[in-house]
Amino acid sequence: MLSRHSFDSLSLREVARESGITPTAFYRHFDGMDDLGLALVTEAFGTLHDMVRTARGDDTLYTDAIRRSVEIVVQHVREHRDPMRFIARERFGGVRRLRRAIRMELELFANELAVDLSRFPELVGWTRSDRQMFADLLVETVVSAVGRLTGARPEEEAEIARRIEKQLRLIVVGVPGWRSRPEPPAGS
Amino acid sequence: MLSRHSFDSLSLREVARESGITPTAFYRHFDGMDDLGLALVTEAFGTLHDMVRTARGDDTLYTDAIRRSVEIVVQHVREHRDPMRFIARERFGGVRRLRRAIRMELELFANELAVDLSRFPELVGWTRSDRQMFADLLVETVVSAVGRLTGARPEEEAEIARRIEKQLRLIVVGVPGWRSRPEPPAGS
DNA sequence: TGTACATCAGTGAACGCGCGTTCACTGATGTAC
DNA sequence: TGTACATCAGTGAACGCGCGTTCACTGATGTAC
Repeated sequence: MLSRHSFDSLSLREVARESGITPTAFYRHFDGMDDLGLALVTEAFGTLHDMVRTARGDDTLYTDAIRRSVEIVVQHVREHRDPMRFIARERFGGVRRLRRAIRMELELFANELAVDLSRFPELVGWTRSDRQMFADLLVETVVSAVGRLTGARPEEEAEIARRIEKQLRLIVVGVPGWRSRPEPPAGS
Repeated sequence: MLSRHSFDSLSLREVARESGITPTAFYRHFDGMDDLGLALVTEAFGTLHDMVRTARGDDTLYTDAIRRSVEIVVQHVREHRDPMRFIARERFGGVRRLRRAIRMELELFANELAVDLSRFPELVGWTRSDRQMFADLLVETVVSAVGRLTGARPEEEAEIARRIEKQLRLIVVGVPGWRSRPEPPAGS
């Protein structure tokens, strides 16, 4: 249902109807639509965390990190199109609580990634804030691509994947050349 | 109205009420909500094109391009918060025609930017497809930041601006090191 | 092994309400001669 | 300068419909003794 409409415009009765139960029975499972929305966020990020756990156990990740990461993400979108679209769509969507919940989860994600990145020798001299900024840029770029992927026809998929791989590679090429400027003193 | 809800969930009667006219009078101006949505896209991108035209006439842009560009974007979001939020929100939103219209406009934008970028000496050897990919990454990064800006409280604004400036600078640092790989032959 | 009771997912009817769209109509403004 | 007519933005009533939520109720499954 969420492939055609935003969560905001979905009615409780529509959801119940699609699930094959009466509107009254809906209340046995959720307090209302708000509650359902938050459950969907939790579920969607659940599958994402699974993905990361799988990726961590993947030895080929270290020899060709970018290509392999993009492959994993594309594969994940293919297998979990609906939850991924939900995240991309509601991230800036119309329901405040969902936006906030998704933003929080994405921040957690970027934080984890920032920690993972510390192991790369090119990043040892970086400030924590710069590593955070870097992780953030990677997450942001991937989430945008996921948004485009979930809306794309199958034959466009490969092209999007190729482009995002290039973009990530371009970002990473800049890493050795990066010199942090000192943060401006607080209050200035 | 669009600050609290997605366009998809807005009713024609709500819009009429807010405009101080009867639902019937709404039809004097638009065929229906679809039509209004497309008009909003056109209007929102109209102000964006104004912004770019202004920026092109700005001499300081060439001495400190990134800092100045971010300043212009942040200022623009401050002065046109509603149209910018509309774009960020509906880009992956629930109404297909709006999504498509916004995607088209953003592609036009990236194309223009790719042309502008050709003048930078660091980019002369690049293939057209790589320049496109690069322009795309910049647009994508800025649009994501605009989405966050429109949802942020005023005191978070400076922090977001600082981060996006760093991110753009990191991307640009990679430019001299970029070596395009040959495109795989068609059909492979 | 039986029995009594609690829990749980579900039903169906009912409520008042806001919805998109249609209809015939109004009154002000613009235009042709 | 008048007059006739067209255009235009608007009104208000009406239609059938789907909405969220409430209520009292059902029947199957689980649990304590």
